[in-house]
Amino acid sequence: MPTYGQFCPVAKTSELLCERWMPLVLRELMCGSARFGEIQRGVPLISPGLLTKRLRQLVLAGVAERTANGRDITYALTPAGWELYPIIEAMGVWGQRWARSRYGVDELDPSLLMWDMRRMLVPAGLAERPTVVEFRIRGGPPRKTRYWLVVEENAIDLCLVDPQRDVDLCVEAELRALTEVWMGDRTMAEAVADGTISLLGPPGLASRFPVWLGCHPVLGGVPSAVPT
Amino acid sequence: MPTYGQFCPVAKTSELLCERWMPLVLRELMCGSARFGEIQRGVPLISPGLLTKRLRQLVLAGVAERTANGRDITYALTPAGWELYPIIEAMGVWGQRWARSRYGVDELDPSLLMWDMRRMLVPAGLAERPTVVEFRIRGGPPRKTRYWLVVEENAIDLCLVDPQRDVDLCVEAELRALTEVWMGDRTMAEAVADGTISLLGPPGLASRFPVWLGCHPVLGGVPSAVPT
DNA sequence: CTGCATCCACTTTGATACTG
DNA sequence: CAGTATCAAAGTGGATGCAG
Repeated sequence: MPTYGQFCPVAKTSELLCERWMPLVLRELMCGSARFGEIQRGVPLISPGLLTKRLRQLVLAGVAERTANGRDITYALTPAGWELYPIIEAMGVWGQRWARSRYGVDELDPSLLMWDMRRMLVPAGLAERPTVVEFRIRGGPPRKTRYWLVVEENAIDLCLVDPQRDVDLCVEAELRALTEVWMGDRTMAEAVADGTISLLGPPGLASRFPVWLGCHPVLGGVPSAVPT
Repeated sequence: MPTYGQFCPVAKTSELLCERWMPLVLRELMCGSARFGEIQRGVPLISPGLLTKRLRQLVLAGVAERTANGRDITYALTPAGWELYPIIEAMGVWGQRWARSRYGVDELDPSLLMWDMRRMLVPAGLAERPTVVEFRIRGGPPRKTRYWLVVEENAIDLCLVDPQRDVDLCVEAELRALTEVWMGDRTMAEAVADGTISLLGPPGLASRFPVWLGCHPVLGGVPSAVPT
């Protein structure tokens, strides 16, 4: 690991934080991922070897802890790690205000989006009774058009294949529109109004859906500073 | 420049901010450096070519502006650039709390320290009449033992050679002690008490000196979280 | 001296395949 | 699932050169 050779605390923090992928790995840990595979799902383009290395660096820096229960290995932030939250949050805010000028086509990824949304639904405590929400996504890769969120009392699952259960609500959406709603760039109502998203199901469920969905965890509805 | 291929704003900000040296270049711009050479003095280990590249990236990202008046080229942050301040500040705070466990010998650099302090004295509006403060630094590299701050009404100069003027105050200090006081790890009074720093000059001037000196700009006296 | 551009050795990263 | 191994590609550091 390279250093900056300066006593400045900004340099010290940079040595840890400003290596490639590091903020995204931390974002995953802060958003509740604990396992290697969970982190990898949130940062799909990182190579396994590099993720291993980054996690080791975090442990070495006293920012994360690795716990092995048999073959069940989990990672968790230490207090020092949680104090990095303001930095990651500030990075999210800045990106939201200044860098969201049209997501490139390559960056619109249905799997990542669904995994992101699944994560947010957990704290939201979605349903009293089991609920199945189907997503049909247009305008994305042909292999990634259908997802199911199966919400039960204590668990929530993202399925990539039909779980063969009754669907309570079906969300038909353009990938771009769903991403923009998730990122807080547009409201669900706008997207429904112009037809880029449709909510098919009982009116009660459909109207509560946007509330469930919430939006991206580290962004508290941060407004954009650039005209859209 | 590599990207992360994610629509997450944290990823977007990382693409800009989490390249090597970038936070330090931004720190320099935020602390008032405007010229290539000034930035380089604050980040002495970056190579000129890489600094050029980083500055171009900042301009391209709309975070800095390059202004050429004849051969006088200056850089300044745009509004988008200034909004990165909370991130850099939070990085400084975290480093101050968690990463200052003993500066390595290699990181104690008298020139960098003096350049840092000179920068801080400008906003402090040091003196009514011209004042010369001499620094004699022990425990550092043999070539970097003497510095002079020449403070005049509108200008403040850091001299590496004797300016041949009457010295109003002489600061004799261990490099480590002066660095620690500057970083807010210790108070000047403590260092004076244990003899690692001596202030030689008229009592009035000597007593006002710690106030002039202030401490590191992005650190508002942030306390350490690790026992020293 | 400032503000770069270029070249080359070295390190880090990416992509893929493989293991307990 | 949680990594390890491998090798090509890309990024970085450092020296040098050069024009104004």
